[in-house]
Amino acid sequence: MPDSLTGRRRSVLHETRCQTCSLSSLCLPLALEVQDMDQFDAIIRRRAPLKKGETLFRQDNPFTSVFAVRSGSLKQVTTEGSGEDQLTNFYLPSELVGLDGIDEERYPGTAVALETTTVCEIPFDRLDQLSESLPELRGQLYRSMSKELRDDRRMMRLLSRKTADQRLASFFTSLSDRFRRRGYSPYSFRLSMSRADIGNYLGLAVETVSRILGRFQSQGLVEVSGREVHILDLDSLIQVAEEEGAK
Amino acid sequence: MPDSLTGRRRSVLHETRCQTCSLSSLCLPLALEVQDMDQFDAIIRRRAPLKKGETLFRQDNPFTSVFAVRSGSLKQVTTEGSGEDQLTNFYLPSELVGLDGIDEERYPGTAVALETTTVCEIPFDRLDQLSESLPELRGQLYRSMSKELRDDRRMMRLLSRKTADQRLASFFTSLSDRFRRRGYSPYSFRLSMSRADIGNYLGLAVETVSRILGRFQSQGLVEVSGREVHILDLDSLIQVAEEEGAK
DNA sequence: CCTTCTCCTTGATCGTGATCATGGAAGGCA
DNA sequence: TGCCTTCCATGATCACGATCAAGGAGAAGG
Repeated sequence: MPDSLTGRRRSVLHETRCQTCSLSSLCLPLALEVQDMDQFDAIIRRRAPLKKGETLFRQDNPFTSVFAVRSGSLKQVTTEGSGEDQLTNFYLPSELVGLDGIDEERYPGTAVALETTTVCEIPFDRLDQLSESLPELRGQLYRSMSKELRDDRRMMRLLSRKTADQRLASFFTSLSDRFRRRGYSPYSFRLSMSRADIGNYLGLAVETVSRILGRFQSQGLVEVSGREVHILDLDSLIQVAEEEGAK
Repeated sequence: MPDSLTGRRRSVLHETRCQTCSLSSLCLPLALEVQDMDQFDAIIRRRAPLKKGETLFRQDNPFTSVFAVRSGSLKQVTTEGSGEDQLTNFYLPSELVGLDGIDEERYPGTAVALETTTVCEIPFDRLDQLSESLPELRGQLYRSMSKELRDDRRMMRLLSRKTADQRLASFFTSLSDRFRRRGYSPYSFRLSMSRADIGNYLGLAVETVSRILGRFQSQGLVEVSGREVHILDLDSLIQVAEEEGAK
């Protein structure tokens, strides 16, 4: 195979071939045939890992690419007018960042790494072209966007109807679920975001986040130490997250 | 032309040809060449107009099509668990309904007509196929979804950071803007939704909606009589919608 | 090491908007 | 026409969570 050198060179920097990526079953190449994956692979750009606090792109930067998170995590923050920032989303491995920039050809928020984070950069014009000949890829892209729409609607429900307790419980059960899907423990994980980030995302004051975490702990639902989280009673947590207005 | 009969038959029911639709410059066929528009036209299905209160699709129905609103308006309502309904969106002419169902192949909410409403049904598998050969159409579809993502993020900001006054003001300025873009008066329009719908959408109690509308009226910002709205001072309304936490 | 931030926790008070309660207006239907 | 239902407005009270205030814990950097 004449591409062994290419393969080797890539590996030296860091592995970016989709075939060997443990996330390929969750990420865009999902459902691609091997030869299709090669094509897809070819348009992906490597990126130096981001350190904590570094930005992947800034609000209003021209939109060029979407990014798949390989490891680590990011938050997306939007500043509107002279108001405060609004944290609109957290992104975990295999998730796509930047899809909301297609329309206006600018990123509608700033993406900041919450820890050391690596991403695959996917130039959107190339992706669009490739999606012409690969129906599976196109479908996957539609699905990714559709899923994000659905998640947003769920978030709206959370913000407009749920109490602070329900919001926190939802946040933890959702995180737990996302970790499980990625093959990590759904019961023990480390938060990469601060209390302030969580509060901002959930529409709560930092103090409220702290207090409720304390309460959850004293109720035996979770064990929290700094950013280290152990979920002790996932079922009850789910129940809290979904409980009726009938409190 | 052998298709004159088809053309005529269509017109008898109601005009559904994109070429003559006044919304084509806002809708999916935007930026399509005439001959491409014909292809697009061919996959669209006619639909009998919906009467007020009738549903276009129900939550958890299998996803088959997206719908472009031609006239009238719809709301999308999601029922989760045994909790209350959440109104996730209003749809006006030229907007696409159902895009959030692609991912799970089920509609994530029920779409209900707020008044007599006509829609163009666009079977998604056909749309996807066609988007393969029509890059402009594909781009338009990506943009539509991306725009909806952006709008959702704006809504999250509204729900998590804005006061009741700001929410109502935002709601009216946004409606005003959407009417203007569609060639209607941005200052005088009729609300197709009830106060309860508005409250549900904005995360407010009906009473709060009523009270604030009354206040806006006494402040000379708007004149409201039932569902008839006249915006008297759009600038101030925009200012209220955007004003700082510095109240 | 100690200093200096940033991050987190806990307490006390206050305000916005939900909730409860009621009456009136308007629209659908016999 | 009048009945009945749904929708809307307005008043009184209350609770959830924001805000203000202060102190502790942990990390970064000299």
